[in-house]
Amino acid sequence: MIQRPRGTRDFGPAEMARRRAVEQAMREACHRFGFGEVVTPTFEQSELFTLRSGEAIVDEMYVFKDKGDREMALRPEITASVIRFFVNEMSNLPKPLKLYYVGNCFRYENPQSGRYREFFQLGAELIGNENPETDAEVISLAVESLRATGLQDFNVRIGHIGILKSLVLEGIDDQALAGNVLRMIDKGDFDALAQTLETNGVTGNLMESITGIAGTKGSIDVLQSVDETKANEHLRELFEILKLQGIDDCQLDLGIVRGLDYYSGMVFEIDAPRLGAEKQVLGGGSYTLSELFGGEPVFSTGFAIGLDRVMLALEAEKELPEYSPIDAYVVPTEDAMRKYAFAIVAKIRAKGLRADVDLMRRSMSKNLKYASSMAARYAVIVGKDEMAKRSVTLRDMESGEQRQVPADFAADELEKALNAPRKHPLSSVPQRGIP
RNA sequence: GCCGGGGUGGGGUAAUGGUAUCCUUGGGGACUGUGGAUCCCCUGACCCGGGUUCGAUUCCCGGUCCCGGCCCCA
Repeated sequence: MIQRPRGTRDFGPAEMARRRAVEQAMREACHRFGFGEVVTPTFEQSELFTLRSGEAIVDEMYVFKDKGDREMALRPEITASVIRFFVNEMSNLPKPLKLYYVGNCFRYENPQSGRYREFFQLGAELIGNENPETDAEVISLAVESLRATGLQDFNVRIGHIGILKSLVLEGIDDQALAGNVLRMIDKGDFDALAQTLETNGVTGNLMESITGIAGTKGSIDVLQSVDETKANEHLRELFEILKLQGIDDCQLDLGIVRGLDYYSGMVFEIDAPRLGAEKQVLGGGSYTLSELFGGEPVFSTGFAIGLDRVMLALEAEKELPEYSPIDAYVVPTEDAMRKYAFAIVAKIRAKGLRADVDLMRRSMSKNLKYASSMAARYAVIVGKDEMAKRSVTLRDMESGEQRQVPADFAADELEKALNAPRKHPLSSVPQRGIP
């Protein structure tokens, strides 16, 4: 037996139906915001990712040399590819440029809850500006994408890298030391940070300022406790725009330190408290990556959603609906009726309904049992008596009610009967049986 | 990379130093148009490798995979 690679998963029909419905809900949110889909390669030159994130990430990537001796890597994320695409071929398009993507990513990590070696992300990048409106648009899309899936329990935290960054760069002349300090803040290692500042003779109350800012959390009002800066004004405007769009429960968190290396302005994270250790479902912020890849400096803001974690969070929140791959199952009562069953199923399928027919040459009772186990909404019974009148029997598998209808109108009748209103994107999602 | 807990048919389980229980699913039959029931039959498992032993699914070691946590999280 060949084992599935560590940290990867197989998805059966029931689970895929759920995943696709969630993905579709997010895609539609992107479309409502005017974002267009892009698809980039699953593998890229390793350099694309090391340029963005540093050489150290090679240890956490699937890297390999291709037959032309080129250093390649399975993508560990998709933002870098999108920006490469932008720099290479889309830099002259009118701004702002609104792009989104969905795809699988790979990281060589130790799997645990909500963490896999192959995982799925949906993300968006808004390229063109760094003003609060841009950030608001992206955060708004992030929140709406999650809401569209039906997820309810999640927290939005928004911060700004610029505040800590400028504080450190102003307080420390030595560039290398400043870089180290930023990395230590990134790691949250304040003990080591205090020690480093002391041994390097950094004067004043820089340490206090840093811990003060990193600990600034709560409503936007707590900004008053921080010295007035351009970043403060930016955040105030951002929160105001979000509020006007009905997004008023965001928390300010200046301690967010997402990859200080390349995020330059606003940063934000969303987590689902019902998940375990890996509860962050989304992360994003504004950055200026394009220069790194040889393009003009252009501001962008983006985010990536962990699709797998959203699925886990949804499962933790509510029961998922039953899965049914078919609307109607056509049952011949005897062998002589089998050929007519095919004619009937073809008509139903032509209507756009999901229909199936007995291929196993089973008895009628076994077929009804099968239809039941598939959670088919209707059985279409094709029998001798019915055919004599050019009709079939529609059996509601839930109620057991039956009625005869002309064979030529069976598909129309089914369509009418099945045309129930859909309340929620997930309520139409079938799931059952097959894992 | 580190720590803890686990691997018995497709799924869920029981017992055991002498190769295995039960449930479920799947296939078939009785059943000759509502049996979606009931009854019967069948397929199908001890994660891999080494060690101890007359004999290992069971005990020991290593590996691997799963679950959870740490680190990390672009």
